[in-house]
Amino acid sequence: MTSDACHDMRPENSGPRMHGLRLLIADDHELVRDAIALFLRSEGGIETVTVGDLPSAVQAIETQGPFDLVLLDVMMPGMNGIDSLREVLAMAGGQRVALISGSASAEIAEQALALGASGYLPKTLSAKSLANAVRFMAMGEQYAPLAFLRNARPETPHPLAQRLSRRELDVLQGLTGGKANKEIARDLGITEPTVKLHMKTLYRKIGAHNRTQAAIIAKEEGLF
Amino acid sequence: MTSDACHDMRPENSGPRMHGLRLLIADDHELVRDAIALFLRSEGGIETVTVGDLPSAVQAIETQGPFDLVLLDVMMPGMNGIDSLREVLAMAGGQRVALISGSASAEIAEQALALGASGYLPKTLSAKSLANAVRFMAMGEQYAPLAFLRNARPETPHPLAQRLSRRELDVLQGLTGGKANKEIARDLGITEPTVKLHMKTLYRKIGAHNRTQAAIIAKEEGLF
DNA sequence: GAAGACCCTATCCGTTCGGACAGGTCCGCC
DNA sequence: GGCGGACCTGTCCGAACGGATAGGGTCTTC
Repeated sequence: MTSDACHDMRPENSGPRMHGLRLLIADDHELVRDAIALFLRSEGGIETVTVGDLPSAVQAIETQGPFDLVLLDVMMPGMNGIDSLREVLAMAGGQRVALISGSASAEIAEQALALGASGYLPKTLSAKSLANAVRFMAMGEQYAPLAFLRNARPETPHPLAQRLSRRELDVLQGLTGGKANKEIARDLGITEPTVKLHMKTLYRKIGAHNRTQAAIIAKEEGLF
Repeated sequence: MTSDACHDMRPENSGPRMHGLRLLIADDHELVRDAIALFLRSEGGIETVTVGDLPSAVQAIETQGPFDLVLLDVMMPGMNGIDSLREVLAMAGGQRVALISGSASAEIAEQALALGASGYLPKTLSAKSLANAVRFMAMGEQYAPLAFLRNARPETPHPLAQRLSRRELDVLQGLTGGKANKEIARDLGITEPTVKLHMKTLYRKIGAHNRTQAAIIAKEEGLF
């Protein structure tokens, strides 16, 4: 996680009238904190205040007045993911709050954005992109790495389909089509008792108690 | 796995300097074109070249050298949605291309971004947000209105749920939980025959022949 | 060759479903 | 008032389902 320092970024894009931007960074990794602060300070004229846990962040917001943007690490002392975010958002008044996270979870990102967070920044972001994002959010826009949000969608690693035999999958497919055992048997060229047998075993394998549950599970798993 | 967090993307074209940013706008609505150009020129020192159809855009790219960003309207003479975008992206070399659209379609936006477009701008965007987005994209980032992408997902205008009565929906919800009629009856505080009755009528309403089909349909419709 | 999978078939039994009766109460609306 | 709709309850019956049990077969693997 301790990425090499990157200082040799050219300050080529001094933001448009970005003088006097004040930023609060709350992260328990001092290295991360300093890297962001250093880069932003040298790169645009962005003032940063850094703290290491949530209570300090709260205190900083109260005493050091409103910030243009508050960056919160999802995982740090006192921080409890989405709940704490909600808290800070309520407390911060008009201030903009964004999350930083080492572990990139699309679910949390979406929840955060839905709650009104200004953005979600994975730490895999380059310093340059991060600086861009900070300015962007300070202007009132919402930011999140798009590729990240998009790619998290079609994630279907079929953890469950692997445990079913070929025939059981056939039967399950017929089931998700809403077919009766007799129909499935006819379609597969086997007899009804056999279908029932496969049903029973696949219920056990996927943890269903009846055919409807099995169908729902299969659907939710993205199968068929 | 994320060892280095800083990949300095030095653009092969003219770097993203804020002064002297050159932008190509291709849109058949002159009013829209001029509004964007005017606002960007007065607001940040952004030069704009405007054209009204795709062939002109292609010609402008070839003759007037590389732009920092190309904005293409999805619907304009010569433009064929995603296909034309692919074409322009291939032709434009390192240039950044983004789409503008009057009709906000999340699918097209996602396709465009996946293809490597720099962004997707609905015309419902405020001029201010648009200016921000243009600068942001010129810096090499990807932009799309997040609320737009997110909200397009859970878009369930309940075309089907409207036709079911309150109680039928209750029963259907129990059904999608994989429950038996008896359980549903207990949970709702009614008797089993009543549950069966609701089942029968809701089958008819949604076009299912048995409970499994009904559950599948409800799931696919995004209900519950 | 034995062990263990996956596949198929069959019978039996109790439960559940699906559908069809035939009632009843509310409520809003013409 | 009559009428329709949503809601509830009940009985009946044939069909389907869920599970247990007891066989048969073919493979691969040890």
